[in-house]
Amino acid sequence: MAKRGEYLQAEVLKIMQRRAEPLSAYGILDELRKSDARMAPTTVYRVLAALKEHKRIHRLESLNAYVVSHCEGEDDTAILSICDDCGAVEEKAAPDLVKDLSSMLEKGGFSAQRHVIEVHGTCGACGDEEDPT
Amino acid sequence: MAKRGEYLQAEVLKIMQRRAEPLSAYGILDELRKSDARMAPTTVYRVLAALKEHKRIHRLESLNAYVVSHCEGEDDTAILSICDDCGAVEEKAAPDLVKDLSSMLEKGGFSAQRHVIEVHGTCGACGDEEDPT
DNA sequence: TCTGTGTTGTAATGTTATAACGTATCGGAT
DNA sequence: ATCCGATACGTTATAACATTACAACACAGA
Repeated sequence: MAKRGEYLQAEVLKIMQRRAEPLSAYGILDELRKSDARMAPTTVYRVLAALKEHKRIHRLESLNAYVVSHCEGEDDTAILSICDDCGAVEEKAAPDLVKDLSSMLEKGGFSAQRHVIEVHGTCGACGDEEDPT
Repeated sequence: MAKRGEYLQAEVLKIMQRRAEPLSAYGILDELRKSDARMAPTTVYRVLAALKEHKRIHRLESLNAYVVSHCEGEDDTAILSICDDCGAVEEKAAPDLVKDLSSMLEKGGFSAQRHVIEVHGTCGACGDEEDPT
């Protein structure tokens, strides 16, 4: 059944790309159930794990949700900015900043392996809609 | 009933301080149930929200868990290093790094409000126990 | 006292994630 | 061709995390 997996991975990516906003695992599940009512959470989580492994998606730890990855391969640590207003997520690479962070912790004897950097705020588009109420 | 809230906050802080490792909301709930079997999740979450409000604790977004806060007041954004081996969490302030991060995103029109910076890895103590297997 | 406001208690429910176990498929060794 | 082992997949159940909804109460000010 190796085919199913690849098919599902593609399917999930399509679902995620249709929306710019992050989608929860169960949101994806709901979409998948439209074509296969028996789809189970476990299956979705397996697909997400595989996609994450291949760096095709990011998990937003602070939202328990997922977004498709761009800029892949450039740098392993993505900085994710999350608009709390419209939900849009942008991805940036900043190797120097990550390096600074790692070396700062290194001084305390800590060996960094995985960085979670998520910034919540307001995106340009939402900030522009000044609401002078 | 205002007293109960303060009592519980102190109680929860004591529980969290007894262990250096992060504790989940339900872990705290289990502890509290030892003295009050009827304790409910809602109550725990209310206490955690209050403690967070007063910056007495941090939430670890990548673990869905909580740790007591040190270095309070110095800077509003804490950088949390998490040892995946022993669970120990350290807290650092790095205003410059956070400022760099914010201004980088600012260039893209993004206005940062809340930073989540969590680094997983191995702490000094665990790194020293070299395992030459 | 009455009443509005905020806090607490309680039950129920919603959401996110994993465990446990069985089955199907495929590639290679015999 | 058949057996075997590895891996992916399906299914059910359950664990873990978090919130909603509303009733009961306490207290300040009219």
